Amino acid sequence: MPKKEAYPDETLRMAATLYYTDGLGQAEVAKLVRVSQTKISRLLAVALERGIVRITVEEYLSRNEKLEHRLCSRFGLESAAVIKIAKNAGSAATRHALGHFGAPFVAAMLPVTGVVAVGGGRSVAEVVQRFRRGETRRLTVVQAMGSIDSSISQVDALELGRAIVKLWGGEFLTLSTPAFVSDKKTRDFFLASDQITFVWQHLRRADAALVGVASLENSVYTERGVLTAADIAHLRDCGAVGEICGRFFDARGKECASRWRDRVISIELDYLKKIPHVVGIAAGAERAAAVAAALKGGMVKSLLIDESGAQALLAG
Amino acid sequence: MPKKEAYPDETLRMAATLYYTDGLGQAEVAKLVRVSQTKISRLLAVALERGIVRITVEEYLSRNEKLEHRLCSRFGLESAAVIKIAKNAGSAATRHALGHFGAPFVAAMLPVTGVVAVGGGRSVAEVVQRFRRGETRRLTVVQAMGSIDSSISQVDALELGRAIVKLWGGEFLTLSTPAFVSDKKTRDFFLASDQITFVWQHLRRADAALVGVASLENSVYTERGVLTAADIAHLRDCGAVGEICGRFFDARGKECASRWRDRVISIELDYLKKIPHVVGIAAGAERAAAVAAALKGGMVKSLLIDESGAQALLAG
DNA sequence: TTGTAGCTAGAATATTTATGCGCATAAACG
DNA sequence: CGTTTATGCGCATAAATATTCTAGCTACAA
Repeated sequence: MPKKEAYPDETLRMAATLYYTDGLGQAEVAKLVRVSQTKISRLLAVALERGIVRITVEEYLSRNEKLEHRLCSRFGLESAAVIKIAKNAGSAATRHALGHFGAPFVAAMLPVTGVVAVGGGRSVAEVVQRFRRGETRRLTVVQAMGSIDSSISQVDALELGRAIVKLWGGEFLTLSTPAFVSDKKTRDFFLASDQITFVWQHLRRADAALVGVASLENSVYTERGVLTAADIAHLRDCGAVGEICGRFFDARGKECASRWRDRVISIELDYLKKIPHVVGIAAGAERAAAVAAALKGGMVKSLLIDESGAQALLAG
Repeated sequence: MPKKEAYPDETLRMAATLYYTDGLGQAEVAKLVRVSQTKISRLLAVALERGIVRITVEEYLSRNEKLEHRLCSRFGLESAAVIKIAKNAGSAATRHALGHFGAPFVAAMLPVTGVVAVGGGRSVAEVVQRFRRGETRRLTVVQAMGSIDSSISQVDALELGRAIVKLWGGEFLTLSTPAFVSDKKTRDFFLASDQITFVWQHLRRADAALVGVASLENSVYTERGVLTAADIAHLRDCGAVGEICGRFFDARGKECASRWRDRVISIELDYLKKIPHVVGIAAGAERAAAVAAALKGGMVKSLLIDESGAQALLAG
């Protein structure tokens, strides 16, 4: 059944010419075309679709490929994306831009089918929120760490995994636990539960992982008040320079024997090291040491980072 | 001295890509570029100017060249512009569109230097209002007819001449009389004045003229109440089928001996016939007979007309 | 004919974009 | 250098554009 062509190309050309070439407003165009302004708005959209109007933009290269190559060869990375960020961007703005421009890279790094472990964090959230609906994937997304505090937010792994599955299809395995519990006993109690055992099995054989790499100072835990200044000091005493999924590691990339180690419910760093494709996300130069350690420890195999972060990493 | 480049092309490319390609709003782009929405708006304008963004529209042919050729050969016209008009356009809308699309044609027909006689009328006004500032011309614009009634409006030759000179430069000679006076005596009194004698001399040696061609029914005189239904009937009895500059003519293009003939202050049709380039403007099929007569009489040498008018003219 | 589903148009309204304005900083001038 | 004159920024707000919503229309079936 031939769909009726709503408006002839000639009308579209007329409206588009009056609007774009002659520079009239839609209301003026409407008078000449003898329809409402509403319709002109829709007509112009159709003209764009049909290719009667073409808008081309000189390509903007959001990634610094030179730095990417240097990172890959220096640290033996599988792949890297170094995103250019506006000079005066603060840390929230950096994450925002990193998410926007980095999302396609990360989406390409994740498999179309298989098991994917997903951690939480602000940068990770910015990326995940910008994934686009592409071909449907057959993923088993697994929550790689518990929720940061009792009020679930957009940056929790729980929400991020849910979002991925909603967009790309597949199955989502949840932990339903906090990230940190009061003591080892409680942690072991959780770990012994059927649900968590089940999830843990999947984490161990994950094909890929998506995690944020944080420094001690500027992490979501301090922001949310889960960790105090004293806690940070303690961790630093233990040699910690960075954190992934609530687990703290030293400059060599080894997990620190801090008092938090037995209270966290998240993928173990040793598991993470065995996952073939681990995409780490880090925003900001102040994370360079943490990223360096994570790379040394082999926790991260691909990296999404901002330009100043990459520079600091190469300089350090 | 090289003018400082306000923003680097890279920033412009970034903003333009985010806006046009990625489809973000200016407010969202602003967050990523780290400037205000205001600035994004201005940046995008610059990007368009610099050619970083290019918008191309398939050409719209506003003129029906086939009908133009037929008109020229059939009536021996110097040139013709036949403007396509939206189907459901009323007479005001037709004039409006005729003016928009016809203005470039008329502007091209008028000389860059020399004497130009200008009549009044709604269609003429629509055209003149859309003249664009091009190279400066050295015109002597001459008001070819008096003002239609006491309250000068945008369609009076007085205003139109003024507008042309303001836009293109040159000198404007005004009549400062009404189009119609109460009797022959008054008319002769006006004609004897120095100012009018002066203007008349210029009209006689005009290089070009721009006039509207009207029918009896639908003219600005009836609209403004200068002519009553009875007047129209009288004129028709005298054989009038059309009007130019307040002068009525019959189907052969000869001025009618109506009781208005001696009361009008405007260029005589016999003068008009001697002007080398006379551009006539007519909107609407109901004017076809008037236009045909004007062409037969040789008052009009070039024609701007709408499509349905042209069709009626060729059919008649 | 009359009812009804699916569209389409335009009026009302929400959202987005452009612009006038004053302030702050930078360039030009004395 | 101090003063004056420009330039550029973003806020507030006006203007323009997109979207929502409702009514009317067409086509088709009963």
